[in-house]
Amino acid sequence: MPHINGKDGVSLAVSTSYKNKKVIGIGITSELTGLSERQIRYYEERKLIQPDRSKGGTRKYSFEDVERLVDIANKMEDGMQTFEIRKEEMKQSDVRNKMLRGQLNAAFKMRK
Amino acid sequence: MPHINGKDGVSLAVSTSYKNKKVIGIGITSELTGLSERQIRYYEERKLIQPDRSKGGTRKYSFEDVERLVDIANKMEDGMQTFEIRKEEMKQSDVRNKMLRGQLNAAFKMRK
DNA sequence: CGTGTAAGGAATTCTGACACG
DNA sequence: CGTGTAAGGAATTCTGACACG
Repeated sequence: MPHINGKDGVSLAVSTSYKNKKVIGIGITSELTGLSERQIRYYEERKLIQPDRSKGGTRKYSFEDVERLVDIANKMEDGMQTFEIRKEEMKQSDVRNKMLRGQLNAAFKMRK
Repeated sequence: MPHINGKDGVSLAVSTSYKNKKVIGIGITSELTGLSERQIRYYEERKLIQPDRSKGGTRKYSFEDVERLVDIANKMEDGMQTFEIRKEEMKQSDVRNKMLRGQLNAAFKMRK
């Protein structure tokens, strides 16, 4: 089970459904997103996505990754640059983590 | 959008979420199910599952297929033979279709 | 019947580079 | 900066067959 560890020592189990399983090859991912394999690999190089790797080294994406890629594609169309998208994505997950941590702290305090 | 067509002329849209998308290669499917690729291909030969094919001919499975394979694996362990499993699976989907058709008819009649 | 395996070939994917702009 | 492409190689998958039982 994957966990997010807060610096306060509190850990949070994250749901790992079909959506988050990295099982899709780059070919299918390309079909699903409409992006070329070249584009997908480049966005990885620019740290916008992080697929898993098989033992042999082939990339594996999740449906969540596919969604993120479509989102990235839209932002690219809007003239946004990869580093801007990266910042935005990181900001998003940062917000999400803070929200989760906040709720956790709140719940924890209530138990005392 | 995929549809099921009843002989009564009524058609039913089927939800096509992540679970039903055939996007997983046989290697990952093997890992997810614990079955060998040989076993998976054999169960296909015996009509227990029907993966999609890429243009090049490689098999693509859905998470639903993965679940079905695990189910098949359990039945095989119980000494069931492939033709028995096939019958059971067909009976299941038959029941499911009848239930759906029944509900559809009921809903349709209420509108008159 | 169900499954392992070696065999030869085709499809898929990988990396690093050159190109254009 | 973002993306296409040709290049050479490695990883993945395919089929038909032989084997065992």
